[in-house]
Amino acid sequence: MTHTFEQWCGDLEDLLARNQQRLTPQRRVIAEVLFGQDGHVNVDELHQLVRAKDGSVGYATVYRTLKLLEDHDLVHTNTFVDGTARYEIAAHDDEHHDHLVCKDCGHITEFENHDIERLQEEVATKLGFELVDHAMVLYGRCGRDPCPHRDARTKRRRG
Amino acid sequence: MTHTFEQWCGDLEDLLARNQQRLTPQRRVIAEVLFGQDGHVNVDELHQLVRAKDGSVGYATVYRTLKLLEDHDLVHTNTFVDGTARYEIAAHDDEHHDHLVCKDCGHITEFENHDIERLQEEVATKLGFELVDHAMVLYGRCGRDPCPHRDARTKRRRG
DNA sequence: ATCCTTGCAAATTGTTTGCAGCTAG
DNA sequence: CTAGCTGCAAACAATTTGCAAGGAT
Repeated sequence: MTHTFEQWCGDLEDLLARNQQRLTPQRRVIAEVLFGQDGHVNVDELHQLVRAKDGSVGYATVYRTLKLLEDHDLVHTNTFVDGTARYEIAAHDDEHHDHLVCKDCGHITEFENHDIERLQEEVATKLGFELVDHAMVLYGRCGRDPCPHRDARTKRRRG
Repeated sequence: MTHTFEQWCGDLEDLLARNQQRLTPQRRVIAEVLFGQDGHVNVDELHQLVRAKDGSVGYATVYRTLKLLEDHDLVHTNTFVDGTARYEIAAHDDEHHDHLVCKDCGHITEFENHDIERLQEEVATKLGFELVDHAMVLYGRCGRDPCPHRDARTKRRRG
């Protein structure tokens, strides 16, 4: 990755300041946990991790902070399989990844594919749209028994 | 499309019979409305349309029937933008389409792209998975003002 | 002082479930 | 009769919101 948490946090602070908003301790902790995570945490998990660092942070604040970060495009929301949203720090540069979810164990693998992205652009253009975003999730099965991802926690391949 | 509603309904009836289940009037009406729709209705809309034909059908029955149809792969669920699920009759043959949602008005355009699908297979294979399903939604803006899709109801290009 | 922010609890929303009555075989 | 099926209302789960108190500028 190209940013350290401190760099990223500074950017966030500036961004907030520009809107008369503040980087409160709570927001900082939430961002920190999110940044440290491999991504794909849901609110419950996030809240628990946050409370481990600061026991006073409320559920609502987690939600509000996530929304705040999302509004500033610093966090990306994904709703994979169950109805519950999962969050990850948005790509810092222009990189973008998509997800493959294991139907057997729910393990999430990330991947990049520029050919697909190019075709998506092409499709949108052909239909008269400017592509502004996309969501793509592949669902697969590894076919091995036991599933090698079982009990594996989401691991993020970075840098 | 390759099936008329009656054909499709016959298949459904057989399918249900095989599981000691019945094609009740309520289920028939729900299926009929769904079949006649251009797709992408949410439960609320569907329920209203159904009640126009049979005022006694309850909300729960709509949900239960949708789940039933989905379990039999006759209906496909999509959760586009808001948290609410939208439903459409599943592809009758091997055709499959994806969606492009207009960020301005929510209008849903369908498209097919076999190149993308091939690449998705490729990605999954390369990662050691058998691709069993995928969800892909493109979000776009047409850039024209007023948005030509505004107030347009979802239109499905069929046969 | 002003206004952003917070934690809590209550409210909302989308969906599921328990149950008594109904219906088809 | 014995299932499956229905409508209703209550239950649930995820998320949002109102509000009084706290904190920064």
